[in-house]
Amino acid sequence: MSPRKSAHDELTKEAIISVARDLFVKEGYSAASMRKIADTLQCSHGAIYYHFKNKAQLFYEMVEADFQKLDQVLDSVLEESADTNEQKLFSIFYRYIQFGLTHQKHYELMFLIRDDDVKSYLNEGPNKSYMHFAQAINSLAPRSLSIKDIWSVFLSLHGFVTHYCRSETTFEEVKELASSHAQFLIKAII
Amino acid sequence: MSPRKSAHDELTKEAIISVARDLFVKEGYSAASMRKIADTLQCSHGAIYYHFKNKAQLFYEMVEADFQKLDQVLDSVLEESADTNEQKLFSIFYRYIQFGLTHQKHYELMFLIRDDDVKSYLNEGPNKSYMHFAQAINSLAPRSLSIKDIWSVFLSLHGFVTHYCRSETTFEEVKELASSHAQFLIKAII
DNA sequence: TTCATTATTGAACACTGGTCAATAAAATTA
DNA sequence: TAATTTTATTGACCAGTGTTCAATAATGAA
Repeated sequence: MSPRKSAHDELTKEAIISVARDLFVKEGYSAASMRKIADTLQCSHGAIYYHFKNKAQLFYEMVEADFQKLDQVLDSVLEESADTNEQKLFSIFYRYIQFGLTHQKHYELMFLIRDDDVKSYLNEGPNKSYMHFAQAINSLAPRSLSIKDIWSVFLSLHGFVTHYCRSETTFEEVKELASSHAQFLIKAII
Repeated sequence: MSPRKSAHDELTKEAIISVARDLFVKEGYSAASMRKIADTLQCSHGAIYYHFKNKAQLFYEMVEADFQKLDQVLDSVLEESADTNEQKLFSIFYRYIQFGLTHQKHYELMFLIRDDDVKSYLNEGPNKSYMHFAQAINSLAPRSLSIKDIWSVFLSLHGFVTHYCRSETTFEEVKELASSHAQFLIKAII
């Protein structure tokens, strides 16, 4: 009826993203419909399209900021100066998995989603994160590692996270397995 | 108009699955609609529901057959009696990756799908295939492996396939990397 | 021939993502 | 202040989705 809301309750990207994040995490990408998001925001679903080109871009903008936390996790491990290099290596592997499984929806979007609409938005993100990871591994390894070995380590961690993302298992449920997987990978590089 | 087809062109589960597989592989799970499948079969979309409870179950019955092909690949490696155990181990790893990357859509459908409806049906298929895999690894490993180690090997292979599935890389393009990944995993278990 | 059974149809339902003319609030200009 | 432009919102609309089901015709059995 009223084609525009009064100033104090106009929509903002932040408000949309905040509601969308809750719904995406609660219901997944496809089940969280634009109409449900709009209902929660008490606006029409058309209004969201004024702020975001489409659903994929809304999802992407939501996740982009959160994903920078992975870099922060890696940095914080490197700064734990009390640990030995092998402890740090273990920590990086372990906490990479922890990150992936406690931010499953984000991880899925960055690394797993096949939706063509969404994929066109994703390119630099994962690559940048990997470079950071590779750098850290290389500086901590006890012997000189080939690029291929580091890549194998990454893919092996990725496989762990991917598998448990698919079945929506929490990190808590598999932390022992995560620990032994990290240990398994250390065996391969020392 | 005609509520039932004459005998010689009645629908069969096999005919539906065959058409559905093509479409699932070509367009993915969600884009391959029941109506498109029905159009290709030249029947109404309602008719499919006489043979399958719903789309997810049609998908599941299709994928179950695919898993058996993976089992056959593993079996054929075990029967290559000229090879040493380590060569067989390498072959299993390498050909697992080869299978995944030369049947990317199948692999994706088998292991990566996130649709909730489908997931409730997918449990035994992958599990049975994994048991087969684990058995083979265990019998070939030079030292006694823990269940967790075998699981780590599997997840590490899965990570490789998953990654290159997402970017639609062919096996040919990464066969050297596949080889070194397989070698990397052997290092971890011997 | 009669009568169940069986397989198929297509309309209907409740959804989905996305578009767009109409419109009113807000910001800008005269 | 008044007129005008810009901006944000609405909701009808479109083409599509999975699923259900009464109606119905081909089939097979009695």
